[in-house]
Amino acid sequence: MDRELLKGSTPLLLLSLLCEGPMYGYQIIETVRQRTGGTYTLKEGALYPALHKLEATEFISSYWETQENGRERRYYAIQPAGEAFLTAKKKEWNQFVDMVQAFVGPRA
Amino acid sequence: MDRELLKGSTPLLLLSLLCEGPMYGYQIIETVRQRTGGTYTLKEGALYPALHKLEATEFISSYWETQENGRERRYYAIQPAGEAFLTAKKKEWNQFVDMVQAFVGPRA
DNA sequence: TTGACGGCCATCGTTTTGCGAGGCACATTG
DNA sequence: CAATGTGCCTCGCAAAACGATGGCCGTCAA
Repeated sequence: MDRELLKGSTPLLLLSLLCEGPMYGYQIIETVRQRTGGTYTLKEGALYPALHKLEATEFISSYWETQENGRERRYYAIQPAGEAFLTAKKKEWNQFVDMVQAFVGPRA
Repeated sequence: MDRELLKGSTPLLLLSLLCEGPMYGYQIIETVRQRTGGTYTLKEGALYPALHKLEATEFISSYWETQENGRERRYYAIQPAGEAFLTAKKKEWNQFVDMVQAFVGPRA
């Protein structure tokens, strides 16, 4: 998968995922990897900066949770503002796909 | 339209357009602007570097043509290698859309 | 005739984003 | 005990698009 295409779609993916419930970083990576059958492996160098940025703009929030074994995990949860933003992003995404489709032609 | 989404899709657009026949820079910009109803204005700073890069890899070729009024235009035309590349890119594009769709959910 | 406008080419520096590599810490398993 | 897996993160780099800018030349109205 060409990485260039991915640019800009990460926040969309993240917000969509978090819409299903809070998740922690490692879990996000694994979930994406599994759901795409391994074709897309979200990298940590892309994930954490994106997550932190989303948090800085208050689209998501985070909190630490201690597991039974004593280890900590940082969970990220979507905020109301994030849901609103997601809605707008989805619309943008659809427009974008339509636009490209208009030039490339319908799916083969 | 969020510019970040566009990243990586420019070569795909360009190649698709040139598949319809040779075009010159200004014409490409105008065509894109008109076909998208103005929502997407391809910028020169994005177009020319992309065009030159496509030419450097021999996916397209270029030639100058003199108009009746004496002015010159630089036309770009797709090459066989470019068509092959376009086919591959299209497939990648479809995979990409499917993937995002899988997370974002089907179109509203 | 001069000046604004539009056609037409292009580059430059900045910003944004993802990537690869690396680092640190602790738990479980062999 | 060592290796592997879980789990967090940062840093420097490369690629791409952006906005600004520049230049050249016709044309058409003032």
